[in-house]
Amino acid sequence: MTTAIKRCGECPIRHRALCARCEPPELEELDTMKYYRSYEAGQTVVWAGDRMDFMASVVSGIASLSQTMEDGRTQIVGLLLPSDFLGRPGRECATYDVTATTDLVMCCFRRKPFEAFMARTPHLASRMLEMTLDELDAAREWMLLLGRKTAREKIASLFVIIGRRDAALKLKEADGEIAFDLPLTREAMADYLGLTLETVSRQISVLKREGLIRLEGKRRIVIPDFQALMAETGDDCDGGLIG
Amino acid sequence: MTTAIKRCGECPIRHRALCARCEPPELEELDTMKYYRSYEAGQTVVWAGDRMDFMASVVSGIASLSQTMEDGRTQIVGLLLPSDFLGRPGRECATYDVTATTDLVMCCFRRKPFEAFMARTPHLASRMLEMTLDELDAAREWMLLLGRKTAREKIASLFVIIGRRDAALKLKEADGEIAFDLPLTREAMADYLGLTLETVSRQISVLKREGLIRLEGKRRIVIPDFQALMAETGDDCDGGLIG
DNA sequence: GCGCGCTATTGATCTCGATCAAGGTTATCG
DNA sequence: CGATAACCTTGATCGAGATCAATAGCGCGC
Repeated sequence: MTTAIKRCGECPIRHRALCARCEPPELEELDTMKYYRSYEAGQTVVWAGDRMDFMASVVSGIASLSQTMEDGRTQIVGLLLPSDFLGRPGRECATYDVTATTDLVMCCFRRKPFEAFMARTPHLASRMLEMTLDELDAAREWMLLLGRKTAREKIASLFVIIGRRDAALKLKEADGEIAFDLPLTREAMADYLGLTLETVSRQISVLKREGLIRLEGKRRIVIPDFQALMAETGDDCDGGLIG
Repeated sequence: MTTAIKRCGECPIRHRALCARCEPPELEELDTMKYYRSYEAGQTVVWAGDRMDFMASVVSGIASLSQTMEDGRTQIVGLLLPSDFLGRPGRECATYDVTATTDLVMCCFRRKPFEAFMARTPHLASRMLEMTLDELDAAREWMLLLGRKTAREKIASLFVIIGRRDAALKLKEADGEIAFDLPLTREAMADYLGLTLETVSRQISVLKREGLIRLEGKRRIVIPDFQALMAETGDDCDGGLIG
């Protein structure tokens, strides 16, 4: 049992999610197809349509999945945070542009062996299903944001989601002061929220002026009253904090 | 082999997708947990948060998944067409409001036995993963539409997607004339596209005036030149028609 | 220190889609 | 057939966010 944890400790945090339920002999097999890749902030991991001979799990940093129209309009359709998975079984080509938003380390698995391994490891297959369903829920939550929320609500929602994830990792109470470094430029935020970077900047200024957030430098966000910010997202928030 | 097809023929079209790869003895087991439910257009199948003791596959008709904010703003986050699946393994409560958009028949499976069956039927589990990944791709395509497309592009995209699916089912060539009955009211289209119903109506009128579509009655859409309409979606469309 | 490139802020103006409002069409049912 | 209700269309106006433009801060190499 400690064996399992120790092995997977090479891929910190929740990459463990991928293999925590596997037995040691299976883990050894996973190790044979595993290697690491690093990217600098701004580098492209793959372009949509490129052949992708690996699947990967994010170890540290953030990657974004995006789609761009011919005239340059782009929409970020997903962020990959540590422990998130990239690549789809049975598909050889990337569906989206994948870009390192911050410096990024990924734990990669060669496609063929990984797929074969998955086919005979039910734990892993069901874990993949679970992760995919979570991503689907996240995408649908984002559809509500993109289709129906105001610019102000979009910014508040983004900060609440990042702040919540951050607080969860640090096991902090959610009603104290929460602070985090924004891992996105104004432009990336705009592309994620379906806004322009000017609107993002303006709405951040508004929230700051109203005391709902503070800025420390350009990138660090402090949320003095998490509940108050949540009230600006337009979401029902009677439920639990981690949803 | 004919046995399999015959059995699953009870659930027409691609519900077969769910069990086509299963062996006859397994299919018999599936049958023991199977029953049908019908809903009239407009009826609610479940509300978000309700306990849901079944999973289901759409046999005929269309269901919509939607989220509504306190002030009434609504976003449809997915349509379930025949063969699509409703319900998530391991989750007892509905995440979204599910509404019958047209008259609807679903093939339901009691949750517990179905989950147990899935756990020991790798075919089914991997089929579920595949379907979920497809839904995720569809959701992400929709995120681009919601975040970055104009009203005109949104309408054109909707018609192209419905027309394409329809043409695929009928095995028709995609460059002839395509016609289909719109299964959605203007309001439902608006909620799906992140618009108001007035804007939907106006943009349909514009496309009609320009000869890109024709209306037969209020609900039947005829696309005389599919390629021309596709050019209005803003999408890259050099690739294959079915993507 | 200075210039350069990148990122962010702020202002002025415009535009697309929302909103408010008034009819029109179609189906159903007595 | 006429009444009612649901759905759709069209017009007038408004406003949130886009667009265009100028300026400001910041890090980095020389």
